[in-house]
Amino acid sequence: MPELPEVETTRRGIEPHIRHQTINDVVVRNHALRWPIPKQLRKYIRKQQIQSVDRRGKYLLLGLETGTVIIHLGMSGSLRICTANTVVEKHDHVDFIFGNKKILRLRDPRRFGAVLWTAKDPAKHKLLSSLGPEPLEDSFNSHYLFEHSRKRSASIKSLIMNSHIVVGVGNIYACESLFLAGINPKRKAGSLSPARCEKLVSAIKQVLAQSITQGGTTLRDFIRENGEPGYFAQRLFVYGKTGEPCARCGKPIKQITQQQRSTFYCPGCQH
DNA sequence: ACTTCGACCTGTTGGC
DNA sequence: TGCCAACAGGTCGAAG
Repeated sequence: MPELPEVETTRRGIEPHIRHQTINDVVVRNHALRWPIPKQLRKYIRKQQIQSVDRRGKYLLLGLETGTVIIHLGMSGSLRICTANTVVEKHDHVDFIFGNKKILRLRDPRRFGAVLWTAKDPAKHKLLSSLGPEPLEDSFNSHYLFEHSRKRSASIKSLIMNSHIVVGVGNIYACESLFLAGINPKRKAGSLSPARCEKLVSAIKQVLAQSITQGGTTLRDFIRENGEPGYFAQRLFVYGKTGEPCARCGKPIKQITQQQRSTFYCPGCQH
């Protein structure tokens, strides 16, 4: 479910509620996420204050006094700010209960998400240490993309969805960025000119930044910390638009499969 | 070093 | 209306 804009929307939503708060208790109802939630999580983090709420790629990082809670929302995860009265539903796996009585509640029906603990610098954690640059930072630029796409036979779509190349670009925003840049998702990454790398980098930054301002994309179950959906779905040009006329050239949007994922693009304006 | 593919899960949808 | 295959916003790790 959540790509970078949804995770960033969640981060911004929860930060004011939990930063500087003390974790009074932790309730884990189901440990079986993608990796087991550490048995000792409660012991590690209870009575500690949240010092920071950061994001690296699609990972949320809760900085405590002695380490960091690493949270990933997988395909179907969401975090909400609740109170003690909020009804616990079927897939509500974890509660972080704070001194101000607020509860940060993780829901994840498919359980592809993760809640992990690290006592060291989180950037050195195995899952984070080999991630590529943040797409909205200057280190992700056309020169970088050009250099890292040389001699790559994989499609440009799979390259920009590769978190070791650049983080945060999932299926929706890969499709939308390639549409804006006029690039066919099947094109071999190594065949992009410097100019087209520049176009693509700009498109990725634009799409992600605009989606963040809309609170992300809600297709089915993404919700913000306050239970509201994101509104970027109204700004999508190709994702989920199979058969509909392209907004630019009128040709029907095509749907294909790449790397076992659906790709949507306009055969008229993407080459 | 790179690419592809299976695996992990539950819930919803679309075609018959 | 009901059944069931196909599919859904991710990504690791094994195999080629």
